[in-house]
Amino acid sequence: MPAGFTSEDMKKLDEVVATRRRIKQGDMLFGNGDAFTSLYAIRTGFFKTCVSTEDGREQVTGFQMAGEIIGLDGIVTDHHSCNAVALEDAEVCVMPFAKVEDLSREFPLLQRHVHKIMSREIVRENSVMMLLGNMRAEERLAAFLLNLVQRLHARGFSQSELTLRMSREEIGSYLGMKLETVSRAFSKFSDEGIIEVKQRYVHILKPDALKKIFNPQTCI
Amino acid sequence: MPAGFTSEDMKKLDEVVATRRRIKQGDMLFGNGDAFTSLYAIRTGFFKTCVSTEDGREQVTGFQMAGEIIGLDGIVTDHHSCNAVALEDAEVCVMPFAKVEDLSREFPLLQRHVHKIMSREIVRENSVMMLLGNMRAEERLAAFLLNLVQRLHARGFSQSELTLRMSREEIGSYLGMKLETVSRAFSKFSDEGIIEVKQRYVHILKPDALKKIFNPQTCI
DNA sequence: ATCATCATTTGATATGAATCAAGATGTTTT
DNA sequence: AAAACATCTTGATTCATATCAAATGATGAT
Repeated sequence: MPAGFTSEDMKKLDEVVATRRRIKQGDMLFGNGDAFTSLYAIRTGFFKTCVSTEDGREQVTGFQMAGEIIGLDGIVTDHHSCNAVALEDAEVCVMPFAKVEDLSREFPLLQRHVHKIMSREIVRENSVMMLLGNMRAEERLAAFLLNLVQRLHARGFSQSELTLRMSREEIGSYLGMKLETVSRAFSKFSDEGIIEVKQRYVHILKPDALKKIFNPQTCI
Repeated sequence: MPAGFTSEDMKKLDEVVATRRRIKQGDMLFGNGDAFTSLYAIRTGFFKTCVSTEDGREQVTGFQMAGEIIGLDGIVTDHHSCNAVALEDAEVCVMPFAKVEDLSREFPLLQRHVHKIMSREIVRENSVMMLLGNMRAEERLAAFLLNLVQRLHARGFSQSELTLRMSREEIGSYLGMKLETVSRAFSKFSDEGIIEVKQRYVHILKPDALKKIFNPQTCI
């Protein structure tokens, strides 16, 4: 939440995030077809969002961590069009969207904030399209790992070590490749001494080498 | 614009779309890095939006037609992160975003409308991710054609005939495949009598066959 | 009208990732 | 602790699409 509010403002704003909800690992926060009522701000834990076709194919559309907002997909039709599943025990703030809209009209800073969150999601999805449309398996995985540590680092975690919350299959679904291909790319990076992998633990030894794989141009 | 406004309201709302701008075929409405000031409502013409990497790879992120809004990518950083190029001579309404926000606070219906537009774009990109991550070349092209005619039909055009505004290469970029593969998929559909193609003119002879390719389950 | 340029189609071949399959490692249950 | 199950790794093979190449068809310029 941005700065620039009086304590009286804050009291009103706090109201919108008054309700909390705990979600156990593997449980759904909301699912495709559910009525949309609220946005959710992740307080703790880790989520994936995914869409699926009638014939059962699933596409992970994102991984979300503390501080990020999920549920924006529900606004347009008043129903969610994806599933949000907790990849570890989680807690979210339930933000009734009607309240968010009411307060947005009262507080321009909040209004701007909401717009930026939605725009950020659009821009993120644009870059995932670039990933899926133009890049090869190893480039995708490099980009994925760099993005994850960067976000974790912004939250005070290490910029070189991380524990993946998702399976190889979920990574593959997000990156448009099969789990075997994900595994092979991990092994290749490991063989080359770029990372150290032990199941879901990953240690990035040569971040620049990863960046070079992701984008050969920027690191000549 | 949704209904439910008095004529006095409408006068205020008209103000936001007072400015128009013409863009010639091939010209950019806005480009990556440009300062963000406005959203654009397409009045006439046809656009593509695309992102590109430093090493020159380009990904078309969408094709937009009359009645659709472009520029949402610029909100989050105050700078655009993609290029919007006119694929035919076009005219847009320039909607200064500051004005949109001001009026959104005054008119809840407008506020809701803006939120829905952004949410719709997020949901659209989710389904493009599904396309790119999970589907094969012919499924992608079938989905693309069905989506295009459906949008054109909603605007009063034929639901079976269309003239593509984009090249095979641009279609390929959007769908994550090479122009030769796009061409072969067109030829295959044509050989099977599903469509008739002559350069950029496409006549859909068997829409159900296309739907079946796109999603084998729904049309048993 | 002719030439030059660009877009599209089609064929032959190469290649990256999928698929199939088995084994290894790790986790949970009994 | 052993058994059952899920996840991950690795190898062999197949397949869809990319790449390379050439011909055809459209479009614009002189």
